[in-house]
Amino acid sequence: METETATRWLTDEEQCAWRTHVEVNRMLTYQLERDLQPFGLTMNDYDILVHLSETDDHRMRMSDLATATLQSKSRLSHQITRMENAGLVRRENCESDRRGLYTVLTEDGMETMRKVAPHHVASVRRHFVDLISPEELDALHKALTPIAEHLRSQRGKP
Amino acid sequence: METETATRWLTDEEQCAWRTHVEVNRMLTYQLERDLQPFGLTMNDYDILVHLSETDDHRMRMSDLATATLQSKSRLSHQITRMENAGLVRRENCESDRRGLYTVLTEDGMETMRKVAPHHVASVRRHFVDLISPEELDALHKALTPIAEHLRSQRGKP
DNA sequence: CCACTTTCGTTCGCATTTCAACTTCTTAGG
DNA sequence: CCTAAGAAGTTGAAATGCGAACGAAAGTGG
Repeated sequence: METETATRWLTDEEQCAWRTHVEVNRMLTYQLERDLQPFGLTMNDYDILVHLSETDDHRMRMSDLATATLQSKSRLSHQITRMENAGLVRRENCESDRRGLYTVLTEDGMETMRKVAPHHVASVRRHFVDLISPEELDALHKALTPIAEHLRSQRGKP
Repeated sequence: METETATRWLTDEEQCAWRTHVEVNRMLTYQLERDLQPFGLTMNDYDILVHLSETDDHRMRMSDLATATLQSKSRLSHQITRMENAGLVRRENCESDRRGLYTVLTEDGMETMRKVAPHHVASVRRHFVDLISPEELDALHKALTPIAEHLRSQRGKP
């Protein structure tokens, strides 16, 4: 009885596309991180600031923030401690659920966002958005959407 | 005198595409890493094995490997030490440049590759390649190519 | 009201990554 | 030849990251 199925290796085109994708991701991460360094922020810091600044009251529950930023609770906890020490955010108790905590953006954190955001956007443009046509960007988006959906549905499965 | 140029924020389409791209990268990395775990390998391990197995003599200079895998020398050095302890690779002196070292794939390492590669390819297919049409994949590739070129040219600049 | 299970967030132990020396060897200039 | 500059790798300590175990607080079913 045949249990082994012949491996469907990637075709040249597939392999090439795949490798480019991986390569772009790594180099892009590297560059964006690099461009944020002068401001003393990492992408992780920045991402958290963005999420917080986009809520009405500039606060988010730890769990939600962990989910939104795709990191473990443990990692987020450490991360928030660091950002708290840096004065960017502070923790605040949640009245309705006394197990819970809010991460709240401080005025300093908001100020940092206002200062850094333009540079980050410029960085994203310089290394990504402005390098391709709107049509290509759209094609990229369309291609990635089903993948994003699939991956979201996979999160935290066996 | 005006030194500030008004920030060109991302349009909705740009922002959406950008965020999807970032999100896909993070989730994809997570999934691939996850799928490799049962074999006791990380993506980093695997990537190194791939590079080595693709050279004729299954060996590469540390520096070249560091460049190829986009990591610092220090990181690679630690990484290779771990892989050496796991029996996947070994270090070998370089005769032409006595500062230099080769990382050489062991038979064990090669065997591991043969065993793991099919699963990894399946993983790449399941979470990426097979989720979109060849046309979309091609569009993706075409869109990413200029970005990859730009980023390569930026590596290690001021 | 009382167990039982689940959720929230932190902490601990351990692995990985970074950063800044440091050693050894090569190369270039005089 | 000799010295200074640079390149190849390593090292150790500090920062960061992850999974498991944990305590506290909610929710749930009898």
